[in-house]
Parts: sequence; C-alpha cells; structure tokens
Amino acid sequence: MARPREFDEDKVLDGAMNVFWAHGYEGASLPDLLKGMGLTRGSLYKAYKDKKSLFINILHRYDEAEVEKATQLLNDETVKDGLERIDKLFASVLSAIENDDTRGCLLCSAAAGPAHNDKQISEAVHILLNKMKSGFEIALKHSSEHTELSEERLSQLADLLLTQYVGLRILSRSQASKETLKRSISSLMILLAAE
Amino acid sequence: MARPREFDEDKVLDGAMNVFWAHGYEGASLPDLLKGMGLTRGSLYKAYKDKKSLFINILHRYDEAEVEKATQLLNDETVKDGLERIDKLFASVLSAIENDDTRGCLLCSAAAGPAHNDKQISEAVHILLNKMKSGFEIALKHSSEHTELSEERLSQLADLLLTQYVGLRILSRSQASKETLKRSISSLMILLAAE
DNA sequence: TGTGTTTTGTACCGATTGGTTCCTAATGCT
DNA sequence: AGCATTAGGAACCAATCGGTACAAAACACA
Repeated sequence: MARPREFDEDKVLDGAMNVFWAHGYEGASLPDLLKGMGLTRGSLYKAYKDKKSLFINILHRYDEAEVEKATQLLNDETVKDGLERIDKLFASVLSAIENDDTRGCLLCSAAAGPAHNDKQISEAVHILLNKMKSGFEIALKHSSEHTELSEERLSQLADLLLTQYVGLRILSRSQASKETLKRSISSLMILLAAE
Repeated sequence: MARPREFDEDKVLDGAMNVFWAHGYEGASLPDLLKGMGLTRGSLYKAYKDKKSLFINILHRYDEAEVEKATQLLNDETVKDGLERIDKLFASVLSAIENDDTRGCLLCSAAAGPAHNDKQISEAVHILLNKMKSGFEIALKHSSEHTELSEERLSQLADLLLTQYVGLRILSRSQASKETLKRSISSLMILLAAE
C-alpha cells in the first residue's frame, strides 16, 4: 500500500547494538548510530522514535542475544553440575577480554550509566539483571554442593554472583588486567565449591 | 606579586567533586561544574587547565577523602579481626543507599565510564583500585580465619573483594534495591567466614 | 497510468558542548 | 605612585548535540 522499507531491520538493530555496546548510551552520538546502522536521520526517527526509545529497543535485543546466551549456559541441562555452568559463564567473560574485547557488557554499562537518571532505562535494566539472577539461582539448584540450601540462602548467593558478574564486566571495560579478573574468578569459584 | 585568588580552593574542589560524583565525568557539564564550584569560566580554566585535568585532580581528591577513608577502615588496628573491618566497609556501602545516597562511588563510575577511552584516567583509576585491593589484602592478613593463606591466595581473595566492591557500587547507582545489596553482602561475608 | 501512502534523504533547527579571548580588577613589589 | 603580574568575568567561538520539516522517491493498489 506504500513504499516498503529498504533496510534489513536485523542488521540495522545489530549495528545500533554494537555502537551502544562500544560507546555506551550517552557516548553514542546520532552520527555514530547512523553510520553503524547504515541509515539516515529520517529513517531512524521514523522507525524508532528517538534515541532513548532506540536504546530500550536495543536493550531488549541485547537480552535476546547476549543475556539469553548467558542464562542458557546457566540452564544447560547437558552440564550436570550447576557450578560448572557458572564456571563456564565466568570463563566466557574472561575469554572476551583475552580476545581484546574490552567492551564489557551493554547491560552493566547501562546500569552504571543512564540507569541512574532514567526510570524507564533503570526498569529495563533491572528486569534483565533479575533474569541473570534467576539464571544463577537455577544453576545453584543444580549444584551437587548446594542441594540443601534454603531459598533465602539461594537468593543470597545468586545476588552475590550477580554483583560479581557486574563487577567483572565493569572492570573489563576499565582496562583492568586479565590477571585481576582471573584471580577474582578463581577466588569466587573456590569459595563457592568449598561452601 | 600579583592579585591573589579569591576562592577557597578546598571548597571549590569539594564542589567539583560533588558534581562529578553526582553526574559522572561526561554527565557533568561546564555550567554544572561552575555552579557547583562557585567559579566563572575564566577562573576555572586558569586554575585547572581543562575539564579532564580537573577531573584527574578530583580523582586524587576523592582518593584523599573517600578511598583513604575506606582503606583506613581496612587498616584500623583497633578492630582486631580483619573480617570485621571488611564487614564494616561493606556496611558503609549499604548505609549509603539506606540514606538514599545512590551516587555510588566516583571511582567506580570512572572505571565504568571514561576509563574505557582515556588512558590517563584509566591509569589514575587503577592506581586507586589497587589501593583498595591492598586494603583488602591487609585486612585479610589480620583475619584470624585467614592467617595461613599463601600470598597468591590472598591476592585472589583481595581481587574478589575488589570486584564485589565495584559491583555493589555500580548496582547502588543503578537504583538496585537495598535488599539485593544486603543479600549480596551477607552472602560474601558468610562465604568468607566459612573459608 | 494515476493516486494515495509511506520511506528516505537532506537541509535545517535551537540548544548545548568544551574552550578561548580579552578587558578589567585587584594585588605585591619597588 | 606606578608597574608587573595575576585573577575574575563576560562575550564569544566553532563544533556538536538530539531532533524536526519537508520535498523527493518508491512502492501498492485501483
């Protein structure tokens, strides 16, 4: 009934995600986004309203892509021991920076940045953080060492793991050394196994 | 030999610290800073070169004020048990948000933000993060439960505590619930005591 | 082949960004 | 008193910010 869109929405949104991931919310300028998405201003504002709406859109996309990957790791039934799943997740954080990917985590950067001022962003962020927490809880439930834990204690441990995850990814982005992150992760896994 | 400064440097720098603390580095605009410091542009640029130099200056001030407070807590010989010192530090993080201070930590926000792009800031940040780590190490050395630990293990644990500290303060700033932070801290202290 | 509808691209917008210029005011020293 | 030196303050700067207006282009349908 009218002119169809010329762009591939998946590619365009992936482009936006990469720009936000690399530069953060405030750090990503419109020209940055337009270049990364391969769009012009008219198309962007017609399709995605404004920068903030686009970002919240991208947060959902980051959920479907990255957060989902993480929680699937934590839910992976083919790995019997939940502790091993958690180990794998943290190992993936480590391997990112070993491949010189110091972008950290879009979600964690959003928590550190715009979530402080913007209620909408803060809410979207905490939905995803809670998803991560739930993933940790499920993994803990499948840990042979932690079968007897109360719900309360489980929730505590999951929040610890979440905090640790955020801390690691912020430190990654700050150009902390791999050794620091390695030590932090080893330490956590040892404490957790000994519990 | 010339006209003396009219402003109280301590007050002016405290003003700048508060603005950066509340808004972050990029989020703090020149007008914000000028208002918070009670200066005009001419004075600011004459005295502190530019925004980035001022920020690095303020990072040092944050060191002398806040980081120092934290490490003194961790070094406080009047508290015999090092674990108790660590507990006190994390309790202070908690009490901040219980007083509705969600500014988090200037240092941690700098790690999450400008440290990613700017080498100078990143270096200043990591000096302070290392100072925090050293504080944790010293406290651990004074923990009756951890006297027999190797240097390697000590360093691991200190990095874990550092990561936890960063994670907590980022979550604080993101408007996470007090309960989440409480659970995370409890969990860590239990694991640490059981070690 | 119109005609209506939507996308696209560009020119443009006011506001704000960090930073500079330059004149005046205020001091210490001789 | 006069001079050198520095602080203070306002006007000004180009560049960039996110966002809008609007005309041209491309399609679906009749």
